[in-house]
Parts: sequence; structure tokens; C-alpha cells
Amino acid sequence: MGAERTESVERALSILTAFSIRRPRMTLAELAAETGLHKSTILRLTRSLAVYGFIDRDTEGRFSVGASIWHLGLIFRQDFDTGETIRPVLRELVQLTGETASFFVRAGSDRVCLYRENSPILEKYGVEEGMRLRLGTGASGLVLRRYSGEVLPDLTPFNANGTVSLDATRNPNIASISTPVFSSTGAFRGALTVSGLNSRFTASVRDRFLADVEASARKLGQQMG
Amino acid sequence: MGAERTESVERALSILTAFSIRRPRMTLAELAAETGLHKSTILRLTRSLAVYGFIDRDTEGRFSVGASIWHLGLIFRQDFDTGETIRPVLRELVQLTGETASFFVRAGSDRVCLYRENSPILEKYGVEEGMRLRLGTGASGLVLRRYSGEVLPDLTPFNANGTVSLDATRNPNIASISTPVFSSTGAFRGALTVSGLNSRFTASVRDRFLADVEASARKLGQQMG
DNA sequence: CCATGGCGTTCTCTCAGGCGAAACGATGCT
DNA sequence: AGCATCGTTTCGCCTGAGAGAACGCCATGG
Repeated sequence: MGAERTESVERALSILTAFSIRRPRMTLAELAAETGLHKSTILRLTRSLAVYGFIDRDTEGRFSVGASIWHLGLIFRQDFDTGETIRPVLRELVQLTGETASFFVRAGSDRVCLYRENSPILEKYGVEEGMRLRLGTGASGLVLRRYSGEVLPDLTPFNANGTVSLDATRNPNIASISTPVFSSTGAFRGALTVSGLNSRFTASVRDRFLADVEASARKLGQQMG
Repeated sequence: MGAERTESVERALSILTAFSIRRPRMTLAELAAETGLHKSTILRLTRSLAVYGFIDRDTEGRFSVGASIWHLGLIFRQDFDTGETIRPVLRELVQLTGETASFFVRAGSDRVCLYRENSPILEKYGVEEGMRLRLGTGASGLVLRRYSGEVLPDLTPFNANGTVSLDATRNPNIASISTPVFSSTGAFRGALTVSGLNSRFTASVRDRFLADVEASARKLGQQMG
């Protein structure tokens, strides 16, 4: 039977995803350690990545992400949403709840925070726009997994609208409520999430927030082609 | 001898680069036509691209760029330059010359406009931030090719500082002056370019602009690690 | 001075796995 | 019904990707 996937391509992509905000430049040996690939393999793959401008190499031989990625990133953003749609909704949600509002999409087995509006009263707690996190078992992770086609063994965290409300997932002090956003054509676009210190998420407050998030998600979905 | 490069990886990358601002979503058949690859090949490769979140597929089967690209794009930008360095220099150059200033980097056999400040008097003429263009034979293309290691057959367009001043290259009415930017460590970072209607680029004006661009490039280089 | 170790690069052999033709099934258009 | 277009699957052939070691090149230091 023909291969379902392509090994060398996935290895090349694992090289790309080895880079992070904290480590934007790596030597060959570092990349090998990070990816578990043989150095010769990395050399071969990065040569091809470099030809297409997906990876650069400086004079000291260190690798970094190439400009083609940036160009493609802009294509992604303009196709997905320029921010003109999502950001106002997030801001409104912050006003309504006083908490932090974010919009996540799935990227492979991770989730990426596309947009985020921070609560005015709460200092940031680690998540920023563009950040990449494991899907995990948090509220937004569950939403992303369910509505991007995964079959989950347990659907009890979800209410009838597909919303998940959880305490203390990624961060032990943080509660979050996440709901799916569907475009007007019914396609799943991402997870709209409100999160904050769980000390403020009492039962009644939580109910109000949940309604707010679901209302915002509906509104947002209408605006997304 | 071992393969210098990896064919399947380059095919996968050619799929990614097939997307553009104008065509951010494509069907399988369109992708096949655009890349020249067999449909079965595209299916196999895109499966792997999707696993890593580099490509998405909507419910109607159309492909689009995935969120992993966006995440990597932010890594690229924060590593390369957040814009805090380059943009002020561009603005100053616009003030000095009254023309449009841009900063290009190389991405494979293309050039990408990372930053651009448009002349206040001239309407835009097609190039925008994030745009991808062939390297070609324009001023910035020549600079990028020479200082990213290519051996050019003819170096007469370059002055002693590596600057190129040309008329009517990409656009028959546009003249441009481009000079390399080197970081304080001597590494080549990109091409700083001033361009505008060639009717305004008289000999004396051109000399002044050239000095301005070179001065800005030196200043910019100092600030770039 | 020459070990020693870490680094990037190159080579070669082998076999997994990528390739593409072709067939298939679904949908839509006339 | 008939034809065209599209996406998907299958499968045998053979290329080309991968592992691993060897090589050369600095450093560092004993």
C-alpha cells in the first residue's frame, strides 16, 4: 500500500518547528539534539528548506527561520482574518467580563493563540499572541480537538453549545471558558476563550461569562465568511 | 554520492509557495495545475503538511496555509527585527528624499519586502509589505544576490559601497537605489532601497539620494546585532 | 606539542519508502 | 443518459532518502 504520509517532509517540518521564540537560532548540533535527527539528515533537509527560503543560515553556520515563512504568514493572516473582525469582539468581551479574551486555532497537535486582549486588571500570565501550546486538556484545547474532527472519549465537559468551562488546567490558578466559533457556512474556525483567576469565577459569574462568550462567538461567526 | 537535497521536501515546499495573497485557498486540482505535481503526490504531501499544521483543509476540500506558519512567522520577525529598528530609518529616509523606502531580504530565489514606508506624494505602485517578488535584475535584486553569496558575472552596476542605482527595472517608470545593510558583526542583513518615479531621479538628485541611502544603511547596520 | 573532544561536512551502501499510472467513485453539468 | 471534473485509493517499480562512519577543522588543555 502506498504511504499515507511522507516521512522526509515531516522530518523537515519537525526541523522548522524546533525553533521557538526562546531559541530562534540554532547550530547543527543543537538542531540534531532537538529533533533527534542525524546531522547528515538535517544538512540534507535544510539545504532544501534553504532553497525555498524557509530556513536561513548565518555566517557562523547557525540556522534560523527564513523569510518565506513570513511571507506565507501574511497570506495565512489575510485569508484567515485580518484581525479587524476578531479583535473588536475580543475587546468587547474584555469589557463585559473584565477578564482576558483570546482566540485560538489548531495547528497540528498544538494550539496557536492568534489574538488576545488582556484583562485590564490582570497582569499577563504567560500566553501571548502567536504563542504555541499543546492542545492538552484545557477548555480551548478540548474545543479545538472536538471541532477539528477528533473523536473524544468523553464529552461531559461540553454543554449543548459545545462550550467548555474548566478550572485550573494549564495554570493551577486560572479558570477558562471556551466555545467554538463557526462561520456562517458552518465551518469551524477556532475557539473563543475567556480566562482569568479562578478565585473570580464563582458559579454565578461563570454562568454570566459563559453566556457572554457564547453570544460573542455567535456574533463573530456571523462575520466570518 | 549522497543526494545534495531532498526532492519530496522541495515538492512539499513548492505546494506551500503556490499560495499567494490573490489565491489563499486552492482545490486539489488547482494545486496540481499550479505546482505540476500529480494529485496523488499532493495528497500524500499535504497530509504530512497538515499533521504539522502547515496546511489546512476546509470542509469543501480546499487547501489553505496553516497556523503553524503564522507562529513561525512571528519567530522569524522577532529574531530578524521587530520593526522597531528598521521602520524609523525608513521613515527618516522618506523624509530626506521624499521618495518611497523599503527593506528587502532574500527568500530563496525571491525577495520579500519586509518593511516599506511610502512616499507621501506618490501613490502606491504595487509593492506592499510582505510581498514576494522575483530577485530579477532590479537594484535590490542585484544587491541581494551579490551579498547572499551569488557570484555575479557583471559587477559594473555596483559602486565601491556595493550600492546599485538603476532606472526602469521592474516598472518602466520607476528608478531605484539599493544598498546592502551589514550588521555590526559584518553579516549581510538585507537591501535598503529608495525608489520613485524616474522623472525625479536626475543626476544630481540621484547623487544626493545615494549618499542618503548609504548613510541610512550604515546607521541601520550599527543597530542590528 | 600532540591529545582530545566538539563541530560541520562528506561518502557509501542498502533498502525503505516515495513516485506516478491507472482505476475508482462521486458529483455536477448539458 | 452521457460526459467531464474532481477527489481518493491502490499498487508495483525503482529511485532516492537514511544511517552511520569517516573525515577535516578548529578549539582547548594537559
